[in-house]
Amino acid sequence: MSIQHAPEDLALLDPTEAGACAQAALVSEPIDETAAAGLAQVFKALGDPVRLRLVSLIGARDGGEVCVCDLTSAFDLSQPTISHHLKVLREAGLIDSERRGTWVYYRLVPSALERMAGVLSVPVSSRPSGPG
Amino acid sequence: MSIQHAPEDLALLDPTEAGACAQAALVSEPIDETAAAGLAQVFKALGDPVRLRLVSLIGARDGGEVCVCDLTSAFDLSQPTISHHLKVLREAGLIDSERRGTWVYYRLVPSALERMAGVLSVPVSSRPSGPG
DNA sequence: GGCATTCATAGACGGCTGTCGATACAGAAC
DNA sequence: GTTCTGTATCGACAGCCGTCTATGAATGCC
Repeated sequence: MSIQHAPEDLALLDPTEAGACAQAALVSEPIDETAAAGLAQVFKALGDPVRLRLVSLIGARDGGEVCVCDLTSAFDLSQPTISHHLKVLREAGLIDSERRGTWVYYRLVPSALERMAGVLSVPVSSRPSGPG
Repeated sequence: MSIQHAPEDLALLDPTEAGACAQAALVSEPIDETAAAGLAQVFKALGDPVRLRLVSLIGARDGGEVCVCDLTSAFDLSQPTISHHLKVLREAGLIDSERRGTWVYYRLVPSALERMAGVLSVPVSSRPSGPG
């Protein structure tokens, strides 16, 4: 975030460049409460249809950046509501923003998404070999 | 689910064996409202620390199966609360259950986890090449 | 300066969610 | 059958969440 926002909390404190197929997975070993709380915040941010579409709209954009006005016009929701959802995504570390003149542009944080993808990946060793 | 539960809703209607690095990603193109609603249900299920730890406890188990009694004893929460969280995960298609005698065993649905991992994966073409 | 535009914040409100205790259901042991 | 254990469901309640309107803050233009 590069605007007037305070650092807030930021759920992803270790945005390493872990690939999408890394084995730092949820199912490798039981996670502790602290890790669960941090990951849950990000998943909760993704657990809303509007926010999911916002992430998709931003990520699918060619230049990687989308103006807030374009995002607001894509929904039948008020501008403050969209702003609220963007804040949730920003506090989860999933998106970043930059002000240029009057407009504010949002972009994805790919490492954050990939980290979550890595968390969900299931190592072959953890997959049940038979149907039962 | 193999017990007395009705089919419920089941958020993951296409549990194909998509790898964790598939490009059916959120950022490939904007998703529609229906897809967003379905994905959001699964992410919302993952958006709770207790449920995240439940998934981790189940997935990290050697045999791939965990008895409910073992899960309940791992938390400072009542048994109905754990049962409720397991139901949420089950309705999201993330876990499955089977009754054997008095006990009920829960196991992961790896294809569901991997599908969500694929949704979060970021193709190289979508990654911004430069910081500005 | 004054005004318009873009976006964020504040406060309010209804609905959803996580939790509990109480209870019902399923299976095993007697 | 009865009883005991393990699990799911029910009903209630506090707190959170998504949404709105109203307002404030930042920037640009006159």
